[in-house]
Amino acid sequence: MKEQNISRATIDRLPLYFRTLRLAQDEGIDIISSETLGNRLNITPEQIRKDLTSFGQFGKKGVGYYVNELKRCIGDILGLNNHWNIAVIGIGHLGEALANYQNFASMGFNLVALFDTDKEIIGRVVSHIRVSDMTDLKQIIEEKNISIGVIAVPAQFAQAVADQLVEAGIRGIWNFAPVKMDVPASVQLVNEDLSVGLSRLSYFISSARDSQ
Amino acid sequence: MKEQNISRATIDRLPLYFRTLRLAQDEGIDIISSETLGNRLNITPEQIRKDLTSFGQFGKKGVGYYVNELKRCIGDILGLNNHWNIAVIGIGHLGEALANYQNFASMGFNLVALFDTDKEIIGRVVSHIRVSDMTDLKQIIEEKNISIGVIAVPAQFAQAVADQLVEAGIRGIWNFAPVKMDVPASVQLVNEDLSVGLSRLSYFISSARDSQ
DNA sequence: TAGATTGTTAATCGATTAACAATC
DNA sequence: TAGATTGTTAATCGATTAACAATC
Repeated sequence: MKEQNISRATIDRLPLYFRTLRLAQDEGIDIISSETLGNRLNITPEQIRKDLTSFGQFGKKGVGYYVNELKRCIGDILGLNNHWNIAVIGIGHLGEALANYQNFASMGFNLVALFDTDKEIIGRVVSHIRVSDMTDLKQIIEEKNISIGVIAVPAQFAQAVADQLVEAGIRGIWNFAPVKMDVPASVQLVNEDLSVGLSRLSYFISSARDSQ
Repeated sequence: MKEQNISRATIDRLPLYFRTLRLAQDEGIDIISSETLGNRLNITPEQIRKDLTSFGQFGKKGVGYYVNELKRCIGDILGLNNHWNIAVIGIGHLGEALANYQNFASMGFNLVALFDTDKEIIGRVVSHIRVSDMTDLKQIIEEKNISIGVIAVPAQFAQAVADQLVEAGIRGIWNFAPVKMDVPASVQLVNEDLSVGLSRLSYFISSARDSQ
């Protein structure tokens, strides 16, 4: 791995390659060309080759890429092979949906804890895991070696939850609350803002009507 | 509105401005500068001004932007003021969470229908709406003038659902299934791929460890 | 008028696309 | 060897940043 100036756009395409390679594995495909991979994703083969060579040489000229090997390499790059332990904080509708999200496991993430502050919710079992009290957050995060916290609480509580996660020594935060959060640079933060995608859709529908 | 070569990055920042302006309204702020707005979002004031001027002149030199007016203008640009009717297809955990997602309404979207194929789920009431049978999709979409379909079904059924939505005359699809979908160019498609954000987080956590 | 802040042009930076040599 | 496909360099395209004139 060279790892120098990798663009975010490249990083964001890697999970798409990873998933497509997994599907190719399931189909019993051993070797895949950048062209075939590109066709399956609507990405140009040049783009794929460029993305991959930022991390090393994974292909065989005149042949293509070995599916198993490339998938393993991309998993290594993305850190999926670390099998991070994750926790979901806020077991409302969204938190419950995330806790039940099957794709986590298929990407190598282990959901190991759920948290809430509501006495009605604490103790419930969701996705085979008992919901814990937020007051036990730090202890459980340390005990279970949890690296990633998923914030699914209402916006007004999100920063406080982030602060507690940071205090508990979390490595990364996946934030679904529509707020700008402040965390130390040592903690990675990814915001998942659902209103952006829906607004983009609204915009394009509106301008499609305009231009007709 | 000039509307020429607006970048997707610009479009994706508009909902952030919109939300921040709404919060500013709630705080009773009448006028806001690009600098203040930028501080609240970690976006440079130059970027904000550049984004806005691709659509027109909304500010007053030496003064700033009128919060109410700018919010209304951005709502117009994004088409939020059209108050699109939307439907969620697939009322599993994720579909239910999306149906209950409060931020829809605050952005002007009206959830008016839910669909599933499972007899156990059809007839249930989620977020004050009765779940309909998929076989009634076309009829209900026409009757209720639904413009946006939210796909929250398992990956293997997503394309078939998209086809039905297209057939029913939908204008836009917000797809949560992790598959590449094919729809006619006249139908807008936005993919919401949760594995991308989580993978990005994993990548940055992994490389943070590497570089320490 | 002086201070503040927008709107806009120019400069820089970064990402994608195209072309092709290397090589399996 | 001929055909196929990668890896890499160069060219293009697009987005962000910087600078500043316009003006409230």
